[in-house]
Amino acid sequence: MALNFHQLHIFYTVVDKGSFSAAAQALHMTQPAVTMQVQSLEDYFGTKLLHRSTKRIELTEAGRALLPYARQSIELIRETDAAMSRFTRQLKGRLQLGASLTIGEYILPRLLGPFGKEYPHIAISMKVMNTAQIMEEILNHQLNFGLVEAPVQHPDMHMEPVMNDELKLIAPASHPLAQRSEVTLTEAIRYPFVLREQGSGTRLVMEEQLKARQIDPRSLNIVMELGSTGAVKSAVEAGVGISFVSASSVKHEVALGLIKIVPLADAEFKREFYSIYLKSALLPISAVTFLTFLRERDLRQWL
Amino acid sequence: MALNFHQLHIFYTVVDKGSFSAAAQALHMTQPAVTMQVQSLEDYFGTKLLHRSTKRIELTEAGRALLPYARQSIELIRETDAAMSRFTRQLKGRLQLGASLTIGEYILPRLLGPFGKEYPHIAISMKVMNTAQIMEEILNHQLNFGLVEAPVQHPDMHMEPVMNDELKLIAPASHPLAQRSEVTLTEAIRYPFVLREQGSGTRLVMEEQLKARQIDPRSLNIVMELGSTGAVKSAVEAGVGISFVSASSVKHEVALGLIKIVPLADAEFKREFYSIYLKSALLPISAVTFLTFLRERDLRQWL
DNA sequence: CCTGGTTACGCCGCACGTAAGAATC
DNA sequence: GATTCTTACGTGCGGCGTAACCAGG
Repeated sequence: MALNFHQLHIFYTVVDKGSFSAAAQALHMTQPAVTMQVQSLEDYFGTKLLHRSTKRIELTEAGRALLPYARQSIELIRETDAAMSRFTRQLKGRLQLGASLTIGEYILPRLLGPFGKEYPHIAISMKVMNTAQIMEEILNHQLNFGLVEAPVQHPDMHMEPVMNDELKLIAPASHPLAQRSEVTLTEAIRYPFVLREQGSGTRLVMEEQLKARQIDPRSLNIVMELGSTGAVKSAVEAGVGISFVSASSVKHEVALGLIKIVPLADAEFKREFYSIYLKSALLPISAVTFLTFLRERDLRQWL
Repeated sequence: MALNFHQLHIFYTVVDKGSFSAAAQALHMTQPAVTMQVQSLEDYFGTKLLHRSTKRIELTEAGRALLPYARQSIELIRETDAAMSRFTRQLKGRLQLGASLTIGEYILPRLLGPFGKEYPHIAISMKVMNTAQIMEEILNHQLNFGLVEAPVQHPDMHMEPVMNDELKLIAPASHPLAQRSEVTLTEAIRYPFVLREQGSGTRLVMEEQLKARQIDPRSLNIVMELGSTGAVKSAVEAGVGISFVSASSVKHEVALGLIKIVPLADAEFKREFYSIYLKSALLPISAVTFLTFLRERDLRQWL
């Protein structure tokens, strides 16, 4: 009867994918259903939108005219969902997500707690798999989206960096290293350290880097292990030891001169992950909500 | 399941009208159905959109956030329909329109022919009524829209001038009147006239004006009656007589100096009509098509 | 014949109307 | 108690999947 977004979305996907059957696959519905919705649009407008021939489809003049409106309507829905995702506290839903090993083990568990507090009615089920498997299951619509540690490329996949920062070596202003313009890793590890606890993402990144440089993490002189970044900063400030934290988390203290960032000559402690999901499908609002959560919170506070 | 335009439209109408029941009336559906769709939206977003109290409704923060998106989506649909209306040749549908007496008798019959040629599958049924009755039936959703001769005001009604021009007295360059800076009506009607045939809108407007000034139309010295404006212009150009036509239709001949427009001191031959339709309801695409037809063609060629 | 779009048919769910209920002033 | 929104229930239409059919290379 009346124009609806669903049909415009299907029409757009058909044009985008270049065939009815490819669109059906992308939208995970059957190909006859796609035919039906496009026909229904054509009836609505009283004009053909696509020329079909067995080997390819072609837009009619009317189809060309409609295409930008279809695109706009999809865009509008996405924007609406995104804008509304900050109000979805009572949202019910089930979210299927895939995570690569490290993220699934060290990162996600710490994010799911706070997320669950805010959105108690969204059930999340997480599957830990390798990146290739995650992509496969997203393409099959078995997962809503995935979180992976390395950028991936796929024509049907949207990728967005969720966190992308670097741990910096910090020392109290009074520390011998604080005046140095550059320090090597081997030199730094001779000093006493204050670190986040075992099992934290921050600690993990650090230990991986040390291992990559043939340094046994257990050889570190760890004088204190603390459960939050804030506690670590306070301990460093008080002169207990040096540490590794996100640069952004000590901006304030650095500005006040309480803590110095000591440039490392020979090592980078990078920590990054990316969300990936299908371009063609509209994400369920619960997924949009989770993405907004990832985007807008300072995730580092929990890692 | 997924966000759809229909629900946004209903939500917007509820806010616009200030109550569920008023919205139901405007959308001509039952009030429980409105409740259901708004609730469905609230479920979708996992948040209340409206605070209900028996005497008035109030937007929540989330509702306020959603409102502009709802408005945009309605706008987008309207634009899409309007843009597509030039491709709707095969459109099937039935169009119910109301026309005031003069329009129904003299104007519309001449428009419906050409329209029917272009859109053979749109069935039009026209009801001739007075303006008040037309407005009433539009509000009741018994008519899709109306065409009336005078501007009307109603908070729920959209009004758009469809034609709004003035007939001018024209004379060949060689005519005695052609040099005059101003002429009175009584003076003008002494000269021989070339006119459109009886029953044409142009002729009607002229005769009405004459009657309003106590001049019997039959007292005119009509030397020729022709079936099209083009023929009238040619005859005037050839010196057969003087006439009344739309200023815009003789622009070309005036610029070339073949025909002169002679200002009338004491009369105006205005011809105007307006389309009116509900603001709240989305017009069926067949109605949009008809409106586009009215807007884009030079209607004067048939009147 | 094989790939890809259309037609046919049956089922399920959603949207709606009717009617009754609840809440607020 | 009147007005307005909500809940309950039954119905009908629309969207989709399955399966059979058709058209072009």
